[in-house]
Amino acid sequence: MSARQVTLAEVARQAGVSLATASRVLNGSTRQVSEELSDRVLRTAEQLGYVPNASAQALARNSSSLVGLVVHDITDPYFSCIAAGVTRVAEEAGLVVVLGTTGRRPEREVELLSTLRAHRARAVVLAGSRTTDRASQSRLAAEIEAFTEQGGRVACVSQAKLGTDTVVPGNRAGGRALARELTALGHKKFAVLGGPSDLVVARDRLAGFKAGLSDAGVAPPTVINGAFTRDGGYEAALELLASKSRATCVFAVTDVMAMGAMAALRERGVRVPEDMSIAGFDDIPTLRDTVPALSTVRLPLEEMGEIAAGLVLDAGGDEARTVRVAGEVVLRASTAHN
Amino acid sequence: MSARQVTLAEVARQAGVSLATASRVLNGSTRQVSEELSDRVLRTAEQLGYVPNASAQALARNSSSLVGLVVHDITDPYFSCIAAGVTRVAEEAGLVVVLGTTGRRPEREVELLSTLRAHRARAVVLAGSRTTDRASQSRLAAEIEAFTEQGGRVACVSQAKLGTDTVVPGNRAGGRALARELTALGHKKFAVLGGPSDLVVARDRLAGFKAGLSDAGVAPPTVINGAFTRDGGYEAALELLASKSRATCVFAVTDVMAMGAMAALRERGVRVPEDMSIAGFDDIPTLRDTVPALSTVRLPLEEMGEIAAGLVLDAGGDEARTVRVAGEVVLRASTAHN
DNA sequence: GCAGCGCTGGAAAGCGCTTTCCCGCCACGC
DNA sequence: GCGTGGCGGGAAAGCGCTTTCCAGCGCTGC
Repeated sequence: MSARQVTLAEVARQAGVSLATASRVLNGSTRQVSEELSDRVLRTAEQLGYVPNASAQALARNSSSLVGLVVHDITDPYFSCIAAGVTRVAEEAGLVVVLGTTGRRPEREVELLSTLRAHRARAVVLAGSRTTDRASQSRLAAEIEAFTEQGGRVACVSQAKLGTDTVVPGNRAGGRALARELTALGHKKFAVLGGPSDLVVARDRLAGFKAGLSDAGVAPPTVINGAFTRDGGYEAALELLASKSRATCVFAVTDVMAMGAMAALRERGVRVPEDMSIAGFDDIPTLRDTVPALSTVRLPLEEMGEIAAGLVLDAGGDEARTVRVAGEVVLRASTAHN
Repeated sequence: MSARQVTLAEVARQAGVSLATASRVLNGSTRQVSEELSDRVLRTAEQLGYVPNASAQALARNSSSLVGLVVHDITDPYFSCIAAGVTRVAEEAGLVVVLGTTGRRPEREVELLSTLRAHRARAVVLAGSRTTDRASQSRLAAEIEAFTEQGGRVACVSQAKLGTDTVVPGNRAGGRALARELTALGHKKFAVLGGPSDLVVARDRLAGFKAGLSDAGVAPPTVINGAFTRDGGYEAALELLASKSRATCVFAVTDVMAMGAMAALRERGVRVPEDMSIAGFDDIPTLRDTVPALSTVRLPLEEMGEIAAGLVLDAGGDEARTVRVAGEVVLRASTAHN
């Protein structure tokens, strides 16, 4: 194995042209090359199975074709949808996506960004949700600064305040709209399964939801915090049941948590929606197949990934751009009149 | 923006040592460096925020820290679970994962492999299932050959015959075991929602299932082919219903297809499992939350990803290794006695 | 008829690292 | 006292590309 690698020099030699000419032919520089030489180079390259060494190109050009994508957990449908959008756009642009997963550890996010900087990634999409923890926020900000100083672009999904391009879903507005629709169904007593209290996304959705309840003159909800995962939702729902709350409707701040909550309710013999209505947020694709179908606030997840990738790939000015995407309330079978 | 990048030379100069020494300190070569110089270099590097240029390193060392991961569709839980396993192992090894999605197009797989070769990726995990199409098979084989010749390693998940390391799930055995268990429930008439007829995974599972039925002396199933997706399962199930088949039990060759099929049954008022039993294959995590819970053949998906990454990362001999992982039949609420 | 220009091709200087090779230094053993 | 060997340090030669700069050549315009 390990036949000598085919280099540009090899191609040039066999085609009987200089290195410069071969390079010009094979990468579409601005300079013209006569058709004869061009043909010869192309043919030899083809024949030798030449593939340019991306590292060498990156080094010589001082820019790579890598785009970073940082998520908490790729098995979470929320992230995998965004990932699908990002990869689609990146691949269309001839770029290569580097996937990093943080496992929800903020310091891992910083590490990944640093690795991406080492690789001189052209851009990064940060899809993980931010916390309000000052220390990790500032480390992240510093790393982002270093990354952009070095010429890379950064976009965040769902969390601004970092001076980067951002795609912000209408978390607050979505929560509020959902609350209105649910109160319109006649519910008077609500519970919210919130994520960790320091997660910005969770806070925003909760805040919006509270505002919506208040709009409708309904008492504030019982709030139970739990992990931002399916199991977190499950635990939180159990806790809710144990608390003897009189809520007739539960809002889980993400669909994934709502799925866990439904499982808990089911196990405890609480019927949805007869005994308890429940709604989530995001509209992940798997929702199509739950029974009863889950009411939620729909976010165009793949599109959000595409937008983020789009932002980060076209140069843009120095201004940090913000694209807002609205959530749309979708009431399904899991919420009923009270 | 764009402050001059910090290079090794810069660090060396400020620390008052040679390039060679700085390099030796900052990358753990075999050579020793006195503690004094070493400290000085480390400190300056830290202070300047030095991050090595990965492209330059890759070029100089002639090997990169990239690991490729090729899947059909990252939003499919089957793939995202495998991806989670692969990324975990790769990140632990200090490597970086490049994610490529094919959208189920074989030629895209070849393109991606070629790109990965250009980046001198150290290894690639091919998770997409193979087809039996000779032409695309041989193009893929050629590309794999080129990749390995160049020093990279390749592992496939779930499909051998390419001369690479492979993780093979017990598709046939799993199908067979499932058939036995289902016949034991008293079913006599079966239908199978198979994937595209040229997909090896689908064929194996089907073949195993047929063998199992035959073991039990039960007539061969009605087979309906459809796309290897949720919607494919949905369509296939509709077709099955339209066909007036007398089957009392359906086996969908993947869970994702089974989910689609259940949706179709639900819409048509066919109760599961009272009117029709249904089983899938894979045991994707979302199954936990379907109602009724889906019977299936469990595959340790994340672990398969980990194993594949493990194979591809430790050198190993020239022998193509094969790791078999067994499927375990899990009967849940979606299958009942007949 | 000749300066000047536009155009194509090649030589060569990097890009930021790693690593080989060499040099000087300090035990150490005879 | 001097050859040996080991060891820490630096100079420099690449790694495979891109790109600048220069040379040559055929034209145009006066």
